[in-house]
Amino acid sequence: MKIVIAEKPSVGRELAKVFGATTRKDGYIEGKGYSFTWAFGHLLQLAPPQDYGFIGWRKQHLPMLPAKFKLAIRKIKTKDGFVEDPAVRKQLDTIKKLFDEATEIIVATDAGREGELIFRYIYYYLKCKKPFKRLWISSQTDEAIKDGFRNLKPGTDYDTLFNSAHCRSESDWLVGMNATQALSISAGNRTVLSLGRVQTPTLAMICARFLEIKNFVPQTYFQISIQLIKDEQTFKAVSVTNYKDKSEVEGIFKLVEDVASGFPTGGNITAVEAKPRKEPPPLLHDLSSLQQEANKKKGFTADQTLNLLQNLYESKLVSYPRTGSRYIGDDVFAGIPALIDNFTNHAEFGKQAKFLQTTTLNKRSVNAKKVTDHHAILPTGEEAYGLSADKQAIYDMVVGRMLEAFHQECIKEITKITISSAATFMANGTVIRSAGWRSVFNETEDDKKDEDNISLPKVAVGEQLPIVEKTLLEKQTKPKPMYNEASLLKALETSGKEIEDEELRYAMKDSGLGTPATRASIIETLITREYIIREKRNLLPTNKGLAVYEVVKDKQIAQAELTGQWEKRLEEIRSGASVKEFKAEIIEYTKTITSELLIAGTGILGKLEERKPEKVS
DNA sequence: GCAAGGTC
Repeated sequence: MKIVIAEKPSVGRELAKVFGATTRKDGYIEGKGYSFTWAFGHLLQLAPPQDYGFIGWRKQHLPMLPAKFKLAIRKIKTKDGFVEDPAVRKQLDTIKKLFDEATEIIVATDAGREGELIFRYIYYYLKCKKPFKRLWISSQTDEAIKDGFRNLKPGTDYDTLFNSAHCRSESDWLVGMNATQALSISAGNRTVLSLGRVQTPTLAMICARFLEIKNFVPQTYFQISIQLIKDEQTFKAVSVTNYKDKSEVEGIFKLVEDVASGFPTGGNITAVEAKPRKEPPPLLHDLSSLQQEANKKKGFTADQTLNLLQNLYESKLVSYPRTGSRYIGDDVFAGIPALIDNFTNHAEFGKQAKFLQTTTLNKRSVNAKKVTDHHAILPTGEEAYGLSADKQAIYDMVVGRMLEAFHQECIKEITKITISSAATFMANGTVIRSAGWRSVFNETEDDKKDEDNISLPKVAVGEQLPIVEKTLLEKQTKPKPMYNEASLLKALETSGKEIEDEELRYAMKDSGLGTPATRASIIETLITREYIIREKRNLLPTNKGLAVYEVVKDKQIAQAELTGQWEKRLEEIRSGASVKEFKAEIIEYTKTITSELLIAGTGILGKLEERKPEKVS
């Protein structure tokens, strides 16, 4: 019997289906000489400190450096504390039985670093010695699966990938467990002060933004706004210069030739620029972009969106949700026209689905090279009925985005009119000539103000138009906004660097903080630790969070770059570099951060009250 | 009691 092991049940079932294996057993599917089984993500984790004899949180245990790490069955939290997850225990027993009977083991966990680790931890935990082969595919279509099985690789080809995964795992344990205990112990051991490679830089970003806003000193500046009239249509223009000096702007303001002041000569049109702008459709959704949209449109937290999506996935209504790719391959694209046919009767989008049947589909989201473990989120085409309002909302975002992504460009006409009258003024107008993909949700750009979406009258250079009204505007510079879940998720994708360009940001995703599957839980962890709170839609630090930030802000553990440095080394290990050297460096760093925190933590004893920080005026 | 990673 050949045993195939997948990362999750959905993939195991899919593989069985392609082979025509249909006998459903408890925890696997049998047929055609194969058994298809699966894990549920990581079944095993590195054992906690107490399993190495580090009982209680004590300074003399630090730094904890196990000579050899142990694996333990994944735990779940119950009212009696943490216990082995019985479902995991049972599945491991099933896998063990199958491995014992196996003539051949085929590894079909996801094609990536963690997928490799999920299998290897099971394999070593069960002390299995049989050789194994690796299925390496990035698309789950029948053809891709069959092709993958014809080209199975020797399991040992992925030993270096396992090494890099193993290093990632143990390094996170060493740094996280030791730093957490060191800070908690030195701060009096009254509360858990957790630290980690991902959570601490995330906390640092939230705290730094909060303090930046709190310390922001607004600057006053002035603008002049005028209303002009042409063919009975009035339109607004604003001075190009922001004036800092009040008497200067008042002097200029008087000279603006408006009708009411008795100077009706008005404004001279000095330039008119009108050009079309093409806006390509947005890319399909990955988990993070969908979490951001759901947070903006519905106020859902990242965690809520993930749960709703998981639910839709389990009901077979959407494809795998924890994807970091916003692309599909050509094989999946081949099925898109048929998929769109399923939505021609959709209450909201039916008309656009019908339209797409008549036109060439946009292929911006089609790029097999940018599909990693999983492709972008798509509806499956199964009929959806009786969904809760929240689930329906998420489902519609998936369907709507699919229709947008394959739709036509939106063509706008951008008009800029330059006017001279004591100062230089500019009027901006945008007219949508062809809505294209924007007709799906029928929305204008969400970040831009409505007043920019106005049409301007036809004017020509040299014309003089009456100015019917002028206003002196006193304005203040504004700080950046507080992070909310949407902006934090976006910032995590690029480790806090602000990159507006969608494609460039996408290219940086490998150096982001956390992964699509873990970002929601990072936010929840910071809330559980009472480091941050949700206030309306914003994420604000507590005094406890700020106190921890003060202690660690200049240390490596609070820098997003730490992940980037690790990733570089892990990639070298994957291509064959020595593991020893990296491990030695991590142990050195563990010793350093532990001793630093044992000293620095004593200073925050009095600052841990869990009330909110004072309001920012 | 504690990390980050994956998923029911």
